[in-house]
Amino acid sequence: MVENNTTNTTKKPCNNLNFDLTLTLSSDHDHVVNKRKHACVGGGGDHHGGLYRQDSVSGGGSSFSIARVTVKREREVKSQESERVISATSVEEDDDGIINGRKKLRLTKAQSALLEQAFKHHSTLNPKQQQELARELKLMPRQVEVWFQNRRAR
Amino acid sequence: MVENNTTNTTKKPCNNLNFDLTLTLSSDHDHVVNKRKHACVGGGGDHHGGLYRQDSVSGGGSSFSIARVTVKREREVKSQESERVISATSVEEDDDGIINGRKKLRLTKAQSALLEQAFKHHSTLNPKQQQELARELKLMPRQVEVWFQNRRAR
DNA sequence: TTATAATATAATGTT
DNA sequence: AACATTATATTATT
Repeated sequence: MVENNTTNTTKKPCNNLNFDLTLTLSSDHDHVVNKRKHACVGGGGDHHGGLYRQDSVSGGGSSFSIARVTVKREREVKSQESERVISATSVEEDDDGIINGRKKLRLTKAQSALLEQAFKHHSTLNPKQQQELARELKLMPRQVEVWFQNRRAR
Repeated sequence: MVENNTTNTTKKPCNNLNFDLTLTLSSDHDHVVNKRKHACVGGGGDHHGGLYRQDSVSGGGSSFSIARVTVKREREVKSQESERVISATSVEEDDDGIINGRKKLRLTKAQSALLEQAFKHHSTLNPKQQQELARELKLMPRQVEVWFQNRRAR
C-alpha cells in the first residue's frame, strides 16, 4: 500500500449548546450578528484537551458566560445611532472546561489592537511578556502564543 | 488522531509559490467591480489565495478577464507527471456572470454529486485525491478543498 | 431569506 | 518556532 491515508477523523463537531440572546446597548457602531448553531447534548467527550476558555471575571467560581461581541463594518452609514447587540454564548460547562473541542474565539478589537502593538515591538515574546499580555487580555498564554504564531505566518 | 504513515510519507511539503498575473483582454464594457472591503484591525496582514472561476465558455466577446496562475512546486519529486496546476480563469458573461473578486460559482449537479460521493468516502481528502477530484470536476483544487470545508461545517 | 461559495483567523499537529 | 492543516466564524453572492 503506497497510499496509506487513514486519517481517522471521526471527530464530531458536536459541541455545546449556544443560546443567543440579544441586548441593546449604546455605543459606537457595531452590528448585529446572529449565528445559529446546532445544539448537541454533551455525550461523548473524548476530545483531547488543549483549548481553554477565555473568561474569568471576578465573581467567584460560578459559571459565567462569555460575551462575544462581533463587530461588523457598516457599509456607509454615518448614523451615530447606536444599537449593538451582544450575543452572549452560554456554555454549560465553564468551570475548567476541557470539554471544549475547538472553540474559536473571536478577539475583540481591543485585544487585537493590543496584540498588534506588542507585535510591533517584538515579533516574538518572552514567556514573561507572554504571561503579562495574556493577563491583560484575559487570555491564556497559549492563546497569545498562538496568536503570535499565526501573525508571524502572515 | 495521530495516524502514522510510516510506510508512506506522501505528505505535502507544500512549497508553493503563487504568481498572479493579471492580463486584460478587450474590456470594452466597464462594469462595477465588487467591493472587497475588509479593514481589519490587523493592519496590512491579509494574504490568502484568491480563487477564481475556471470553466470558461468563451462565448461572448466583451469580457474582462483575470488570470491567475498558481504554480505549485513540490519538494518531493514524483516519478510521475509533475503537474503544475495552472489555472487560468476567464470571466464570461453568459453562463455565469461572474466578475472578479469574490465570485461565487455555482456547482453543477454533476459536480455536486461527485463531491458528495467523495465526501461519503472520506470527509477529508489528501492532496492527491483533491487534485484528482479537481481535475475531474474541472475545478481548482482550492475549490474542492473549500467545498469540503464547507461540507464538513454543515 | 436561505443556501452556499469564498475568505479570515483561531487552534492543532508535525517537524 | 516555522510550517502545514483543520475547524469555525464571517462575508458575500445568488
